[in-house]
Amino acid sequence: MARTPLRSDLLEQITGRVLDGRLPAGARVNEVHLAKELGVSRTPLREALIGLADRGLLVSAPGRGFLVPPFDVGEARRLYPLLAELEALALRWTSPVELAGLPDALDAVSDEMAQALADGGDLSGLDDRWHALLLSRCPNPHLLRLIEQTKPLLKRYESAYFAGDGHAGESIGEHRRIAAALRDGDLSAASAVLVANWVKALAYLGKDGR
Amino acid sequence: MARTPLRSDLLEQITGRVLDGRLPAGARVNEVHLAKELGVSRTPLREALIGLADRGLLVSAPGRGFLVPPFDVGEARRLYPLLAELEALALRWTSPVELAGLPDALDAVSDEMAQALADGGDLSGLDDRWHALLLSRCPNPHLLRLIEQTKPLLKRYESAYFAGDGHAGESIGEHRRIAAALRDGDLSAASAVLVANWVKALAYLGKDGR
DNA sequence: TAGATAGCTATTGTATGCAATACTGCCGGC
DNA sequence: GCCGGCAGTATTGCATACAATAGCTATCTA
Repeated sequence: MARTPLRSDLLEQITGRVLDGRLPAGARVNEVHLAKELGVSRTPLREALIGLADRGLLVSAPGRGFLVPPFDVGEARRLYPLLAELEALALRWTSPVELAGLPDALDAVSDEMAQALADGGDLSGLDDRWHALLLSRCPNPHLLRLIEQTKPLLKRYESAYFAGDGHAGESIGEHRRIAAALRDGDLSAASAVLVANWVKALAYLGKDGR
Repeated sequence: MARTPLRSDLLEQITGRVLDGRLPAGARVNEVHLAKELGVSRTPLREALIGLADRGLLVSAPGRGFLVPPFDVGEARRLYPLLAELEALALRWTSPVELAGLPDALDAVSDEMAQALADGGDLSGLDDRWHALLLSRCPNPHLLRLIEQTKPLLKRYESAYFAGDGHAGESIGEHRRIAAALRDGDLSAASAVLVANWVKALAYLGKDGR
């Protein structure tokens, strides 16, 4: 049998489709069509859809299947602070000695981001890597799970509202400030900038306040 | 068709079995036997199992199905502060005017708990109601979802380690102190006691440190 | 002409069937 | 006597089949 269940792959693929809009907000998911397109049967597909509904990236309408939830700026406004608080908490719970090893690695990613910004490379993926690295030493797997569950919800708004590069320049600067604060052992400063980093993204989102 | 999907009912039923130990820690879940016992087919049962694995109440072992995770005091030690922080956050995000209406209702539940403590009634359910009421006015549904997902993980440890009444008396007192702090508009005091309430439960857990 | 309704199709929710892997018990070798 | 391999069974993971509702179209009525 497959060592990696089909539903896991499907879950990732469908997440991608929701994030990049191939499954647009408000759309119903047709299980038969999607299964045929993905070359699988409905069973593992439905398992993936249920998983996505559990995470909030889809909603289940009894008798009508699954649909992509409509955009709601209010929801975005609640998601950003939530993720900010969760990441700040993860940072608080990371031991100082573990944190000490991070700033150099973080800045290395920041360098890559700066380079990519100049070259027009993949910024979003590097931003993800930076945040993943920041949280990588947190000893509470359940908190990390909650963060991983929440991030895609937010990324959907980011993908929809700006192509992904909008505030990347400022973001790099903030990332460097966070690393610097960690170097100084100033955890509360790092958290503050981290929260500000997320909230600033929210401000961009609100500008064309759809 | 069923207006409420079978998987939802099953999810609740299986949650109950995990919490009360009818599905003991470390046990494998046999889909055929369980499906027969519950009088359903494997399909909706598996859907429920996948949902539980997403929440962490089961773990999926590829090729070997689902199993109830073993107890791990370290995990409990991480879950209690997590839930404490999440509930405190929900409290911080509840508007003062909404909070003002809560203390009386909270104390009413505390009264019921005191009565139940004397009569030997259902304490656990009332404790749940108290916490649900405390969070009921939080305007961030995603945070509430995370809390609801995390709670059963923790309840499994509570159910396993003491029959459910152990520290109920002290808990009622702390609940009243939280309500009193809310009445005074002292949110940080309320949060502090709330966190202490959860952490004290953890202390009880550690005593016979299995 | 607008609205309701009946019949038909599309789609979901559940059940069953099938193939491949994992477990169990036994036998043989060392 | 213990470990490794092997056959048979049990169990999972995926695919397909079936039943019932949701949605749509077209007709009929007021």
